[in-house]
Amino acid sequence: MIDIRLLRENPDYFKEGAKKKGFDVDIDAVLELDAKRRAVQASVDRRKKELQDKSKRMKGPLSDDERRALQSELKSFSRAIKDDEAKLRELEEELKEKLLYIPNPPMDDVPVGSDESDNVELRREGKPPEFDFEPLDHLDLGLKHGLFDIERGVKVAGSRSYYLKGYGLMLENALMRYAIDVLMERGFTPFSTPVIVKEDAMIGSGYFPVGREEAYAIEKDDLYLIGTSEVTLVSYHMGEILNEEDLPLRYAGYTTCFRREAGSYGKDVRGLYRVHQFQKVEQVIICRNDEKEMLKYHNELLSNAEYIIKSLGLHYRVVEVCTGEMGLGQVKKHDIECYMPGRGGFGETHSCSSFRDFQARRARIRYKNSSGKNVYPYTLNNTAVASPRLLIAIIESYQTKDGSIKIPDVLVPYMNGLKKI
RNA sequence: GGAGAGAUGGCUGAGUGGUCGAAAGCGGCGGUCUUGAAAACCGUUGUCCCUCUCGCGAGGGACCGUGGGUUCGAAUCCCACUCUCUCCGCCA
Repeated sequence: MIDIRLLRENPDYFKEGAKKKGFDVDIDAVLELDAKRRAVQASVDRRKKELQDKSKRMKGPLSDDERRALQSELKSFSRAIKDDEAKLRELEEELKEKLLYIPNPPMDDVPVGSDESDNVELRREGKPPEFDFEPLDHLDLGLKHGLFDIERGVKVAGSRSYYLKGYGLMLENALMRYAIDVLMERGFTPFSTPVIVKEDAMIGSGYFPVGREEAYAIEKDDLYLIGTSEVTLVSYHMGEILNEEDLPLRYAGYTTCFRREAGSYGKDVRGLYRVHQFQKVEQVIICRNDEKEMLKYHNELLSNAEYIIKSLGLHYRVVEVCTGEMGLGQVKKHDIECYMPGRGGFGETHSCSSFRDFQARRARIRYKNSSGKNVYPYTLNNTAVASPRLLIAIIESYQTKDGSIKIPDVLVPYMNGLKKI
């Protein structure tokens, strides 16, 4: 949610922001609605005061006739105010709904662009694996070692579904547990969270109403499956007033994630790259309302992820995401893409986003600052590890000539000492 | 799933038609006292919106789970919903 006051002061900033991000919204219509709402509110407030003052006379000494006359006068006055109050509520609802669609303008230094091709590669780290044999892709490797079963996944659950089994499951578990340990060491509190949530949590974290199509809905109960634990970690403090001295809050969520992948038919259909259900450890930071701090933590989230990938020995690149590829609320975003030999290129495994106060406003999370004012904190998040996507990069990169898969050193302890599959 | 109880400010908890944004206690903040701290005492302490003002601020409205209703007037009466708790049943 954007700040309506800022919108009033500087509509062009928001118009330009929406344009850069490629969202089509009618800012002027919102401003008009806002002006109307304020006018009606002023009038209602004034007449309510008048009604209250006149109502007080009912208590005083009056003759029966006077009382009856006053009562009927007030009755019609009260009715009229109620009508306008209903109108005011309608306007408020309408305005609130419209505001949910207005994008948070990106930071000024974000590269302007319309799609992936306009993203800017910042750096590459590590080295691509070299093979003196014909490497297999993760599908063949998985089949060979019985790490997963896609065919039966599809039989049971439909397209983009899979079973992980045997060492496939072990490896996923190892990866998750490793990421949690790294983050705990870095001051994050690990969470297992609900994966089925109310609409409020989806709106609060900015995934609804734009993006509604991406979520699985349990209509019977008005509940939704989360696509990331960012939803539940941000909503954790929904409606609360935090203590400034507790900030920044560092949370790590380990959950299953669900995505409908609507609108990506025919895209990445081979293997485990794009699936409806996956495991993820997500990092979330809630910090003070300060852009410098936000950027500092943005880099912290990025470097946590990079540390994990680097220690896994993977080749990757960091990409600054252009305006056209950003979501509604993000003001800055970096993707990390890991090298996947089977794709012959990089595939997105991590996404690091800063929101300023966009999510906090929606989720009504505040804290009292040093001058005693309630302000909205800033929120940020980044993937720590996501499986099976990261599994693809690992098993494809770590395959050896004899057909086995080496376990990355840092995961060996989590595999009970197993060094290769 | 069945039966019952309840939802009030940061927390506990009073309040059953106007003088209630709401007692009291706790907590928080400021002060007195003290070498310092504790204790004690005094004071202070909700959120949102609107209008005016460059600003400090001033004025007004709303908010007692949510939504509706009755009434000149609702925390208080009525209806619906949601949630929480207790007991029973079922269950990983």
